[in-house]
Amino acid sequence: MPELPEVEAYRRLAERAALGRRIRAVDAADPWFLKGGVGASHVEAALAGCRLVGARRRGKLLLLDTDHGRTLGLRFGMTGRLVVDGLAGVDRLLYTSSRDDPAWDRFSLHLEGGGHLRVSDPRRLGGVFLDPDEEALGPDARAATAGQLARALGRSAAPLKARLLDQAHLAGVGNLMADEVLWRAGLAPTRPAGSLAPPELRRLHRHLRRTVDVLIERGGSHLGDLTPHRLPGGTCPRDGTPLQRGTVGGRTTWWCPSHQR
DNA sequence: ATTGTGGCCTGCCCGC
DNA sequence: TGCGGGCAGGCCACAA
Repeated sequence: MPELPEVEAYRRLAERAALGRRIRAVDAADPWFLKGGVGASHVEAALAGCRLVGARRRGKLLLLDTDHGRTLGLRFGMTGRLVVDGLAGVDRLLYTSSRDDPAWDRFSLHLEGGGHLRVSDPRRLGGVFLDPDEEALGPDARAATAGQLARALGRSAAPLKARLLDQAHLAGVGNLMADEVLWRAGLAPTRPAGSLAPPELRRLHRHLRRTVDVLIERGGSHLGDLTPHRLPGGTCPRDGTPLQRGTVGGRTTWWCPSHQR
């Protein structure tokens, strides 16, 4: 599903294929997809005629800047894809169809030259924002320093995994990546977030950075070393211990009870 | 503020 | 072969 690695792939696609082009028209085909109380006509008026001049990302939020100063924010939920001129940002998403049904197009920009930038989202869990509040998100998980990670965890009594998933404190980590990072770092997802000793915090920071980079390179949040084993009967690929399954932070969680402490 | 829960969305998969 | 129930999780509203 679209976590940080997928959205980074979308960002690179937008940068490569859409930057510098002018928006001829806007098709907000699904009004429900527009968030923040803006209507289709407002979005069209704000974007039509603008040139795309920047493709940024904060966490799972893709930010497309225009030369008129307005910024388009795209969120992909768990099944959203970015497609530019028929080219998809990623080949495959877990938990969703690999088909590209036109009925799933929720929002699109008609670009000069005849192509389109569009969001295809079967489950409609994503959304479109105009000038989104970027500061409502915590620091990006790829760029966060050790100090920022420590501040994101704070003295919280919430489970470590819940805090990593909280986009207001740290932006970009989703369910699969949280399990992967904690598995690599050898930390139990149920640990109180504020209970990490300094060496554990450094370890978590190191593995967070490394995991994000690896998954971006592999091209998806589901391409971790733990992911293939997150199923009934799965065992830890490091030590062979049967994996534990539970709900942590409201999400299905798999971890190794032996080496994750 | 913090923490937890339920609901939204809908394609897909499994068991009958 | 078709059908219905459960499942997936990012995000938000809401409660305590």
